[in-house]
Amino acid sequence: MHADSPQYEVTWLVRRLFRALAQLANTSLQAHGLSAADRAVLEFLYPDAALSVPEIAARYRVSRQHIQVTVNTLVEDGFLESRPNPRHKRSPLFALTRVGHELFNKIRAAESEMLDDWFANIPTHDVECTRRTLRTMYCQNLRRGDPDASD
Amino acid sequence: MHADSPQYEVTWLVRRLFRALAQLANTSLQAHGLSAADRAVLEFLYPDAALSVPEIAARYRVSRQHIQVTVNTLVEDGFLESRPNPRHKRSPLFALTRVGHELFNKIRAAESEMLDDWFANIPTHDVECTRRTLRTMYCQNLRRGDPDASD
DNA sequence: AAATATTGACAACTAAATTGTCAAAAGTAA
DNA sequence: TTACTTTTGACAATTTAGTTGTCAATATTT
Repeated sequence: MHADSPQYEVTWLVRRLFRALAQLANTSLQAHGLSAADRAVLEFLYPDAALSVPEIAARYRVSRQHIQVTVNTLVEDGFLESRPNPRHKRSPLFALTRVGHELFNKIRAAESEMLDDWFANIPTHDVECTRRTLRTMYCQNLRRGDPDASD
Repeated sequence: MHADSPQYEVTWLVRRLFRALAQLANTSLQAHGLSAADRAVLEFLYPDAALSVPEIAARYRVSRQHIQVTVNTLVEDGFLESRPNPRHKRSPLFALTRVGHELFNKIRAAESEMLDDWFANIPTHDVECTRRTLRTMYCQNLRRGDPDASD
């Protein structure tokens, strides 16, 4: 596997696992007619957050326009509903509807079966440590992330 | 962050980190005119492996045709060279040229500076544990991966 | 030798996301 | 309140990273 440093190998594994994970997730997502972006949006709003389109885009770190389309579709399909935004009259907040909430629960239930498989041979302690490590990496990166991302 | 289970959060973080990592890597990759797939191929061959196109595709778990194009380009650019394949007369093995080897070293050098940043606050022990965990997940998944992937 | 499978090449297509542009509306400052 | 600046939503074109389909040539298997 030629990784001189454990640090390097961690990043390599993140890349490999992402692909594997995506393929796995797609099976259950496609059954519901959802894309990965749809899923990410539901995830950001679950269980009861209310965010505007630009806010979701900033968290997902993708373009505002992309999330706009995704959110519009999810609203049409009845999984999201808009609410007035006290901070901005033209840019409503979006939150899960009851149906959207149920949908995401279903998705997670299906996925958790698969996850059990993946984590079957991994001690709880190691999972905790991995979570802590990845979370630290992620949060540090968030803070470093370009502060002037207007669009 | 609403992750009920640490297992779930690990997968969530893998997804988030992949994107962050890709954006970071792109900076240095674009400087060399390489795509993510180019980089992956170099990575699989580094430091001195010799694999055929179908073999690389199987490891990267993408279509044979996609890797074919990538490898052809890398050969044209002088980063890979073909060698006769003892196991298959029509499907040569590919390996890094000296230039390709140097290129990948350069890429890793640039990336390792960024990695130092990411891992600055993470104890060695935790990195090791994370590596072990992710590697276990990845290897298990490989073994499970569809055995009859003809194309 | 015949049947079967694999490989490389080419083409058309898809999914996920980016970038560019615009007008309308909102926020901000004079 | 009026003028300026920014943000937002909408639409379009493009890019990236890949898939799928097909074909002839060559290999491998029986």
